[in-house]
Amino acid sequence: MASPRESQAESTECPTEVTLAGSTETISVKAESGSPDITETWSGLQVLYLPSFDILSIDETTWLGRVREPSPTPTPSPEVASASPTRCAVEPEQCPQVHSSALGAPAMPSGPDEERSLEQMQTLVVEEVLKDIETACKLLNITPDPVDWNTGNVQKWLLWTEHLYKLPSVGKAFQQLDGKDLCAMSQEDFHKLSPEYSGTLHAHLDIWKSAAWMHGRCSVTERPTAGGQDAWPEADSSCSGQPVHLWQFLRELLLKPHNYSRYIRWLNKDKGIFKIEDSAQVARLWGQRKNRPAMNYDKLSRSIRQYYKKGIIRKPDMSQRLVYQFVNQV
DNA sequence: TAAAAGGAAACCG
DNA sequence: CGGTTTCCTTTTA
Repeated sequence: MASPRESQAESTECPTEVTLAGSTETISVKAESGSPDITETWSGLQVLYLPSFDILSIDETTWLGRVREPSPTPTPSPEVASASPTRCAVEPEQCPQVHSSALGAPAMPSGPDEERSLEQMQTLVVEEVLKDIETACKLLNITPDPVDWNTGNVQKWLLWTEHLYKLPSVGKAFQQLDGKDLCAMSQEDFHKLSPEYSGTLHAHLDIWKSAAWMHGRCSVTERPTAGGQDAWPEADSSCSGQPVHLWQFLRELLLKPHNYSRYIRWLNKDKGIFKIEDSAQVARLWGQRKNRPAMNYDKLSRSIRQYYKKGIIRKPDMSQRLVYQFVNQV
């Protein structure tokens, strides 16, 4: 999890990071049940490093499902999202249930921030990734979670990966390995087995692992995948209609460093210590979520301080400005 | 000068 | 009623 790539994800300017490969080569895969073309998304993933699916939180995939445009191909230019005004009506911080204002008229032009559209784009891509993993699983008849794979499954997955990334056959080197072994491998381990393609393989596996981890984390009450459909249930943490608590909201932001590490991030995740890097922005997001346009850090911090008594959040031992700590481990 | 700390009261689902 | 939100004063770094 603490891969060196993480720093990359944190370096603020994301747009470059998400640049899709110019060549959108089409890999034709026979998907039995006439399922839609999944290929171009995968080609895009070659350059899209997702060390962990922190950028993915199910609530966003849910609302995204509604707002999505007909063309499934995620277009990487930041302008695209902001170019479509209809999208501005739905913000990630807002639950989809809020249809308060007339649907057609964008009553609240709260600023189609370009970060917002970036987020939307990211979640859009991620949604595709999840779908693609699901499709791949059906195609290959393997489970989404790499840990569960036997040696045969691993080989299938490798074949699939080679296919997607146009790699030569690398399966042999991994012949003895089952899913657990594979998941335990570091980047260096990959390098030993396949010096040339360790990066791609490891990254691709990372995506699957992250997706599986996410899946496990978000769907506590698992429906046993009846009928094979809904392999990725739209479990919903925050958009359940219940009032969101500030501490939950902060944790949500912290769980999506890909989107929000510029505003708030862990200093020590194990101890639950986090730092608000941009107090104004965090307050803005909170105000947005609670529909309190006048929210600011002064008020937000007052709310945080209310948690001191309740033992939800406290000031860390070495008190620093804008640094707080969740009392019970995350 | 921004942030921290809390009291007090209003607000709201 | 609980969980803030709003406003305010004082203290601290």
